[in-house]
Amino acid sequence: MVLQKRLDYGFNGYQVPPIPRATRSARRRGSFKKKHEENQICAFDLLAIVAGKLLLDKKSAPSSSNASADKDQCAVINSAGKNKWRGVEKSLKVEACDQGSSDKNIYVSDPSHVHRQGCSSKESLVTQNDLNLGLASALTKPDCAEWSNAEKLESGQSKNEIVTFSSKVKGDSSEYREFGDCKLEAETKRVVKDEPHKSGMVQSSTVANKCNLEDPVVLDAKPPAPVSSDSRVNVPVCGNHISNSSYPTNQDDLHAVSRDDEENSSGCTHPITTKKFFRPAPRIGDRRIRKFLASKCWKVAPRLKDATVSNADRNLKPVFRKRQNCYRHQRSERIYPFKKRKHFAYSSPSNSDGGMSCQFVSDSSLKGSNKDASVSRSRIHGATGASSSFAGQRTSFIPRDSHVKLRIKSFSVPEFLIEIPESSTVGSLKRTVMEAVTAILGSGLRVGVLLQGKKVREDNKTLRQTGISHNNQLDALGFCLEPNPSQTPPSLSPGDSPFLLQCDTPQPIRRFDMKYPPTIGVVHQGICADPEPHVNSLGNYIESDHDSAPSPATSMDKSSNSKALVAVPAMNVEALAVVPAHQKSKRSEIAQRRIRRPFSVTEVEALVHAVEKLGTGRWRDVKLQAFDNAKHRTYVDLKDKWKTLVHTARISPQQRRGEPVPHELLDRVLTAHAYWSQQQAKQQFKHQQAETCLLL
DNA sequence: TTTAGGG
DNA sequence: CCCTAAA
Repeated sequence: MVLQKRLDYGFNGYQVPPIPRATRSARRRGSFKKKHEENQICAFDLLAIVAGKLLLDKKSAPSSSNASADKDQCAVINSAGKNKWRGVEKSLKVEACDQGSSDKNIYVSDPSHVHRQGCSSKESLVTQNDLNLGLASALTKPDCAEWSNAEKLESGQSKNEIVTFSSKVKGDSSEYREFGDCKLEAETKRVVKDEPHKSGMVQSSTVANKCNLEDPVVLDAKPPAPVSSDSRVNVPVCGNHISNSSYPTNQDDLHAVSRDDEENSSGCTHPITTKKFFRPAPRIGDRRIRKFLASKCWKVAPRLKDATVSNADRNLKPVFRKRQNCYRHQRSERIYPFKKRKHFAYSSPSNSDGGMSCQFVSDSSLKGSNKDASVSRSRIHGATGASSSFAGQRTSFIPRDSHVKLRIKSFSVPEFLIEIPESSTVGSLKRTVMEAVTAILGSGLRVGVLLQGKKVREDNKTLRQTGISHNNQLDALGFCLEPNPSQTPPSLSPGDSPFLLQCDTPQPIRRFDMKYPPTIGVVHQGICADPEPHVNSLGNYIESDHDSAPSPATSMDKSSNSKALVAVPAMNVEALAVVPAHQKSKRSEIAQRRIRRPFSVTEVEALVHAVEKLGTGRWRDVKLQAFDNAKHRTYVDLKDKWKTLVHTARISPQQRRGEPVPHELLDRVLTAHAYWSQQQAKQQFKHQQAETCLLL
């Protein structure tokens, strides 16, 4: 009842990191939502349950979400009472802090912490659409351990879940990291509704800290230990906005507490030094950043965008699935449409002024480690006017409006420093770095232009005047990113060289510093803006942009010279190899789903033709023959497409979607499919016969 | 790496 | 399109 009501009110502001798989599933089949509604409760619900009976009152809920919310607006969703957890009474609160425009996070905290959250009001606030409710763990690690150990024996029903939980904790499934602080496994809504107030209900679902993997969130209402009393915990992994890199994180504090817990808990201790621990840990932060980047609105109120756009994501069920490798490295053929680099990819300044800012306000990025490759050189490639290749080696004649085509393969972010306590988790480190990088990219950077190693300071000179349009400068042109003091992000200290990002919290309670003195670890490395070495992404991107479906006439009949179909043939990728900017280790965990590219009729025709000729079991050949130029079509894609084609051909035209495929083609699909299926059967039959013959 | 098939 | 077992 209560839960239902809460759901009605929405909580569409909470930031449940979408599970990638679920995201895809949701996109793919509309049934997901239904399923979600029927069977799943959202992560926040779970937290709410953990926190006890939430008092949600429609009257006190804001009528609508308004961006003009009070800056200090803060909502505390109070739990009505104590929550029994493993026999220990724990007062929990789910707290939503709406700071108006910046950070909106929800914390599950001990009641004694509520007042230290900087909240001025305690009105219930539940339907802020853009309220970010970061998931904080409701249970302490010991809780998990205890529960896991004890319940395993007691409750046969939850045994499976516990086992699941345990395996997940011990395993290295990326989902755990994805969720950062909080592992949630939702139970069905029905169960929740049945016994909404029963404290034990939580135990049928799974809420767990990710043990040691990320920031442990401590929620401990036990007799406050000397250290835990001030361990106000707010690790809003998901809620904070990257644009605000000064987000307070109390990692050191957190960890100090959790270390205490660790020593007592046996169940889910994870040696921090475990290798697994350092595995790439994709996080919601990254995802958000990616989304952020994709939006191309780095500074344009991303929060609102998130709030509106990603609603669907928020509705995803926070259930972990078996999905171990979702961030495994991708095939090279994949393209990454939402990559940062894309934003840099096509800098094609005309010969007008100010194509690029060349104000070198600070050299500091260069005086540091030279090898940080803060200068990523690019080459002028392409030449003058209509000529698309390097033909313009001559400099004598330059058409009037000749354009300089630039391909900047990568940028390196200037050196910056990060100060972070030793006790911080790797996850927090990543987050910090990510925030720093994002902040830098967002506002603190300028682009510098180097010509033959010299900085081009004259912004007003045309490229031609500078000599950039001449092709004898192929190797000479370089770009670099450098700090832009005029727009230094708040969290960056421009005084230091060149960036110093401190991880201290504005309102730190540093009581643990004595116990766990935060050794300052200075991360000092050239960090690439784009952690993923998509050496080929640009090429693919270009090609894909111009990639037209191979027409059957050419791709099939003239397949010998099918390269001619490539629309942008002159891109000499090799010549463009510029900066070996990416350290190998930087192989990123960021994986992006490929963009959807519906097959055109032309492509379908090519596919059908090829399959007619080659059969259904030789997708590689099909690919080579008919789609060799379409880098974005893998043989798996073709196989899949054939699968769907067969399906499409079998269903009624009314049920088909997308660009209609001519009946004629579909008939051919069916025919070919039948034929090759038969062939396959024959083959198998022959094989079997041969075998039996051999046996006899 | 490819194929085959489930999701 | 994704994921992956199996070849």
